[in-house]
Amino acid sequence: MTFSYFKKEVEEILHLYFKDERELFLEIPPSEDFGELSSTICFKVANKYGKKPNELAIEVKKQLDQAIGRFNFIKKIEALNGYLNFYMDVDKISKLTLDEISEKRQEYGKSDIGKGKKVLIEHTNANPNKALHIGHARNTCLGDSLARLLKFTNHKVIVLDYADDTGSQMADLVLGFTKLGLPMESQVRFDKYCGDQVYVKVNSLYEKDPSLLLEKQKIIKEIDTQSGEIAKLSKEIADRVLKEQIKTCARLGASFDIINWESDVIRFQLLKEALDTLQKKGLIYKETKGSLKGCVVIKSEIVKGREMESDKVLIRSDGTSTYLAKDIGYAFWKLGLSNARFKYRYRNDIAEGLLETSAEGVVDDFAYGADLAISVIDARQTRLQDILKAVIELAFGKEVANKYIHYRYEVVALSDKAASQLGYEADSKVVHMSSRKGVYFNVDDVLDKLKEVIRNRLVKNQPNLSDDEISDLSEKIAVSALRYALLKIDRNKLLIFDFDETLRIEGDSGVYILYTYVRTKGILKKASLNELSDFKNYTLNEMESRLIKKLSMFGEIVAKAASALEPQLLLIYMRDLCDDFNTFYEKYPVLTANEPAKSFRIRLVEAISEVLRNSMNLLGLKPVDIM
RNA sequence: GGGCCCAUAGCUUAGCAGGAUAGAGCGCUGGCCUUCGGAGCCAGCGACAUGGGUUCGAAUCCCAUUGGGCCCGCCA
Repeated sequence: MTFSYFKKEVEEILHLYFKDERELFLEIPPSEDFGELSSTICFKVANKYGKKPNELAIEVKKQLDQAIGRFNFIKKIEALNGYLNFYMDVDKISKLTLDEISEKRQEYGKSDIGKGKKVLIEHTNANPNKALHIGHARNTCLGDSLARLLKFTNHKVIVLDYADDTGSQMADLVLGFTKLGLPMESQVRFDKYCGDQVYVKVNSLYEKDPSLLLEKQKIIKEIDTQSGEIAKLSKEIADRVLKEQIKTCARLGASFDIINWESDVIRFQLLKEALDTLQKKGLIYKETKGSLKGCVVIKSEIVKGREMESDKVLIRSDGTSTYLAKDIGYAFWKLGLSNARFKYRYRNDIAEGLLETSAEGVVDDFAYGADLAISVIDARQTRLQDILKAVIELAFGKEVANKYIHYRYEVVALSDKAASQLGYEADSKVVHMSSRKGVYFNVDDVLDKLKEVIRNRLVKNQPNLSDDEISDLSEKIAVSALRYALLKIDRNKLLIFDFDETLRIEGDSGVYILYTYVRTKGILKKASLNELSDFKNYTLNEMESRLIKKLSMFGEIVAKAASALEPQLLLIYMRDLCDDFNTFYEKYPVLTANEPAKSFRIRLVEAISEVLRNSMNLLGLKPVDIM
């Protein structure tokens, strides 16, 4: 946080000259040669002052130089080609920074930007008919990292999983277990069994025997009415699969507070409430003619940019509701716009303190009515999400609609090489995963494979460790590698998965981050932290200054990543910090240095270690002490 | 046909509310183990899709073109 002291001073001193300018155009310069902060204000306002930018800069510098003595952390001001460059007194900042870090430790970097804000974060949301694949994992890692960041910045965060226990994919499984007589029990995990074997098998049979599709329709109806043995079986399957999915999330380090079952959106009248509201506002109506006769629809022309599309069906002619309709009811609940409430009960059998919606539960309002509702959903659903948001805006205004965030990300696809590893011969460079066709990588399988590679390395490097220790370490390293790989790529970009390419254990990777952290731990283990000498008069070298500056900015980076909802910003910061530390490590000895350098460097390494650990925790990477 | 997203070295990418020399990793070439852990470091090669526009200044903003992905169902 100490960087902000410097920044405040720079703003203050600049205002001495530019009394009436609100924007100071401060930025972090591309090189240390230009100081720690620079302002381009002279370019912007030169005209107003009737001068050329550089003339103005020189004049400003001259005047501000007279005031510089009153400021603690500004060492020097420079006017260069129109820029005003401000140099931080790193020597003064360094002790403050190190003290703050060693005092706050795992609290270092926290801020209050979220104080009093209730935020719902919904992620994963996989259909409960299969094991999670790496596409879901991107969703889970983004959502979980957001949750960690927002908690750290003092938001009141509630994490949700929205599970569709009614969709047609459930009918496929029920069909497989009843009509086709497939066994419910298997040697492999239930989610994997359902997805890899039952679901794929049933879908392949539809082509050969179309009469099965009629059976499927019957099952869908029965599930939809939520009564009878078929519906009960469907729910049982969904429950068992979801339980396994949540285990996979836990393995990735992600946990939930609430499971909201999609069928309960209807059961607890969330849908009805929303439809009533939309009815009253005249936003929906029942179609009386044409191809949508008998459906309750929303006019496409009310949604900007969607004028050319057909109207959207909310209630089908047979009275059942579409996904969009339920999502509207659900969104109204999230934002506190509904009179209906879910009832909840505990599911401690899945995770301690986890709640699920249930007819046997009780009303609990702790998640109802959020200040911000973030739904992590892939980009293919942008259209529906836009309609949903437009509906909220039409019904309640822009301000309310802005509380609803479709946190979009592009899907994970497979490289042709990865696809061929699954026995799928690709005719293009990119192959989209398909649960139906069995073209996907399960998260647990990928982690296991990665873990094996890491284990082999560990056995070689750490011959003295027990099997349990090796196993524990390789698990942590594997999870960190996967999370890093999934968070590293900009969420607007298609992530092309390739085992060798994506899950590197060398270079720019999660493993590199852990390795760097281990290096800091290695030094600290050998250092005697109690016998440090005074380094008040120590003058930092270039690498040390850089590191101190980086450390002093951590809080700002965290706050920025949280408010921009971009965990990737923190990831890049963390990697940069590792790069700088490794350069420092190769160049300067710590334990064998002379005093006071030695004492200073030990404290510096300790601080780097703390900040790296905090960064890793915020991104769900798992720090280890040896590897 | 309409809409959304993407385009930076051979490959994977960072930088994008305009700002100084476009930063990494993989690969390739050549170095660094008597030195705190070589899953590391150092050096070299190598990039802003194309064409316009706005601006003192454009990888960044705007328009067009090209190429790639996605979406447009009484599926979710």
